[in-house]
Amino acid sequence: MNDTRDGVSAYDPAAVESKWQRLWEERGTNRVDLRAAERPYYNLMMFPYPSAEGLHVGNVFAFVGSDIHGRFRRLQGFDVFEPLGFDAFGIHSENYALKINQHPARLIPANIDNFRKQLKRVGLMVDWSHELQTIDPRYYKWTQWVFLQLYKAGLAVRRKAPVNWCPECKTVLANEQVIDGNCERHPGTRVVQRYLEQWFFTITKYAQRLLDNLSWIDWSESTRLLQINWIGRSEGAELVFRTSSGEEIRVYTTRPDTVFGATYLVLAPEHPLVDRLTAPAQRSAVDQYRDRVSRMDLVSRRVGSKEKTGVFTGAYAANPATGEEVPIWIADYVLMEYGSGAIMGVPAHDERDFEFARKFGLEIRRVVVPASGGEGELPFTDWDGVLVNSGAFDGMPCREAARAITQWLSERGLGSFQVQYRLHDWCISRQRYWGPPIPIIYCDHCGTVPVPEQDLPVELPYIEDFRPDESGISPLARHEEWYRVPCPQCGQLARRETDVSDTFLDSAWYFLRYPSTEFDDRPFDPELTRKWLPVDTYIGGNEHATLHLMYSRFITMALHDLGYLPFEEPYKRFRAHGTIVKDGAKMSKSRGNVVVPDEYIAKWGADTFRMYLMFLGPYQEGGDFRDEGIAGIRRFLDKVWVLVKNARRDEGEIDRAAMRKLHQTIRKVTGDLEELRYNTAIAALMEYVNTLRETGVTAASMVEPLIVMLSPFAPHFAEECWEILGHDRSVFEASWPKWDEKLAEEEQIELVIQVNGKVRSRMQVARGITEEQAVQRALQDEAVQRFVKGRKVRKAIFVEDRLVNLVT
RNA sequence: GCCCGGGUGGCGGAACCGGUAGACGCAAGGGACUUAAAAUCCCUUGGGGGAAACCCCGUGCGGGUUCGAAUCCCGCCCCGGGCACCA
Repeated sequence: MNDTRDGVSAYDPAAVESKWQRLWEERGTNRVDLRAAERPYYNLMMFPYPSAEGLHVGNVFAFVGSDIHGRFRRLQGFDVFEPLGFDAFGIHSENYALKINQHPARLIPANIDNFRKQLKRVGLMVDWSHELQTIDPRYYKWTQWVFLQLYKAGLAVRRKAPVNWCPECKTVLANEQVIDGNCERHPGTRVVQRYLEQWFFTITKYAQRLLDNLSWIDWSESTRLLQINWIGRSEGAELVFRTSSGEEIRVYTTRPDTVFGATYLVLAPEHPLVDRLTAPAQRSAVDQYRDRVSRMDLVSRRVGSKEKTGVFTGAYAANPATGEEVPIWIADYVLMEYGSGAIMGVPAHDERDFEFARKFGLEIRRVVVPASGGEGELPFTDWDGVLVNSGAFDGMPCREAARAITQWLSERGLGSFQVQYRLHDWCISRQRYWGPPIPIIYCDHCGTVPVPEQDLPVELPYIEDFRPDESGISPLARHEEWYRVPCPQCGQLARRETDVSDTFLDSAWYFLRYPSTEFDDRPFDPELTRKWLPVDTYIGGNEHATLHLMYSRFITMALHDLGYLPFEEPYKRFRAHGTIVKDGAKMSKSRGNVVVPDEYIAKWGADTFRMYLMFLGPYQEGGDFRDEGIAGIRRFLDKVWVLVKNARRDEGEIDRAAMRKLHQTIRKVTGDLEELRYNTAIAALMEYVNTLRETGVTAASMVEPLIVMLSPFAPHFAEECWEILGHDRSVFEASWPKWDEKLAEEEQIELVIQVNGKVRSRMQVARGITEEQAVQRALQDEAVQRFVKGRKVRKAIFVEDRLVNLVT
């Protein structure tokens, strides 16, 4: 039963895998000497958040794809550093701990241990001696250090900002925790908007650089586009509308060409000028409206396509182009965070303004007609138009007019060219417990004082009751002996900042730490950093395209500018992997279609599981997980096993076709691995195995390259095969096979013969046949003659070694 | 609404720059081995017509460019993802 038909002992994944995992550990196969390495290659995968549910197939898919890349590079002769760690702070961990009534300080380490155990079973080439955990004070000491560097550089600022507040949880929620205006944990509870003092990193100062560098970094196109859209650069003008009382209202517009059609202004309800502008008669209506808006949560306020609301302030300002007085309104469709928090209403040429003007009976004045002639229905928002009712600018195309009008107004001090970004500053404050405390002390005498670097880390105290309470202040504030602290400057009693920082800060610099995990006196060793960074290849999901990847680019740029890093982009090459679905649907607990990796690894072995995941679709697109398919991979490995067991050293003459296939396979697999096309690489290996079986080739020299090429996918299996083939060192110390272009060449090729573009025949010809010969032979072909019949061949198209097309 | 990605056999998916559509695998059917089954091995497998040689049709839909289109262009439909009152 344990024997195959060929009489060799069967492949037993469990035995092979535990054996090699043990040996790798004993021999330190996956460890790299970071100082001595000659060809450093930093292969990074996005570190996991260790949830209580354990490792997910999505994680395994991502890690295996990255691991294959690392192993491939190693076989190509690089010293590959492949570290892994755990991203274990944050609101998800904390909420889960609350839910099951456990303390995160006990729960999370247990989850990490479980995760590590699961990860080790997958057989990754991870150097575990450099593991890091974001919850480790040895790590977050340096997260706090990063904060202090940004603070000193003026990139960390404190200001009031609106946040989502759940009255039931008595705490702040992230935008994604607000579902239809309600708290995700309390479906019946409306979330409200509150203003709180928050710490921000001013990432917007780097917006243009973050955008510019995207033009040259080697990243997945999909990820680059997500970042470009997220940064959201737009070009336009800031125009000034003056009130008779002399107030200046600045509005940002991308369409300065339509300023002659601006018949009203709208300010955000929170706009600082509203108080001063509002006329006595409108005071109560304005106050009421502002009050109503402030009670809404941030998310539902931003949900579009709802009915427009707003009130008139009773004030007027002069349109800078026409000089006419236009009414000033406030409305919640104008956002304080974008532009100047005020807009000019051009109802004839803007969808939203049109809707607003119609509802409130404001004047709609056309100033653009379509360039193609005719009137065009209002609102007409195309750029492809010509100005009318615009004084001296009548007849000018929109693009040109936008420049000319801005220029004209700027000469009169009423406007300027302006660039805007959608990107907003990064709020890093969390009124929560489970995170690194922000290292700031508030002193009544000295003001805001950064914690001196030698006092780091500011340890997160163990608090049994970390629940938010009635006070609505971070739980850390209740811990008196921690909260009350002498001021580092004057020594008098002061207070600690009680907010902790966002988890995205933990992960914004972790790749800098891996090579330097052994040091407690520096965040990252300069010499090791110069040698190993930036990261050579980073692989992860596009769900982190805008936040994590943007933040880590920003932190890297900031640290570069402060002189800590010799580079400003953290990841030389980034590739986004796809997602695994099951039965065409995303895996989720509610659908009950979650695939738990452990069961499959137990049943089929890690190698078969790894390979199956890589085979089910293109790595960068993802694929559909089906139970039936996995057997095919196991059958394939069994076939390879038999080839290895039957391999012979006394080789003799080797079949020409098999040799050709070998070289074609090496060429194909090498190219596919460079581009992470794992599914087609596996298919090529299968074809090669089929060829060896069909030709009956048993030469060890024909099997060995197969094992090397297979080893990134099925590392334990390959090690075992390599040993059976008589090697006493790891297959990962072998080198990647090379192909000989001449041996890969087919000498006989099949030439397709078409008549009028339809395939009518094929013929075996020598490679490199000339056009003349090919046409000559094609004309003699019986099938061709039938289709050409009496007609004259007007023209022949010849594609070398591919086809001849006869046109009649 | 805007910006991406995708739509190919019964299924997952191949097909480089416009040049043999369906590689590889799964499933299914038939056969060999077996007392029998499993495993393994061999064969068949896009649809239609035909005894066969062969022929016709076929890559979401409708047009177009081209000797030739899954691939390029125009207009739609559907699925997945991102952004979304961003002025």
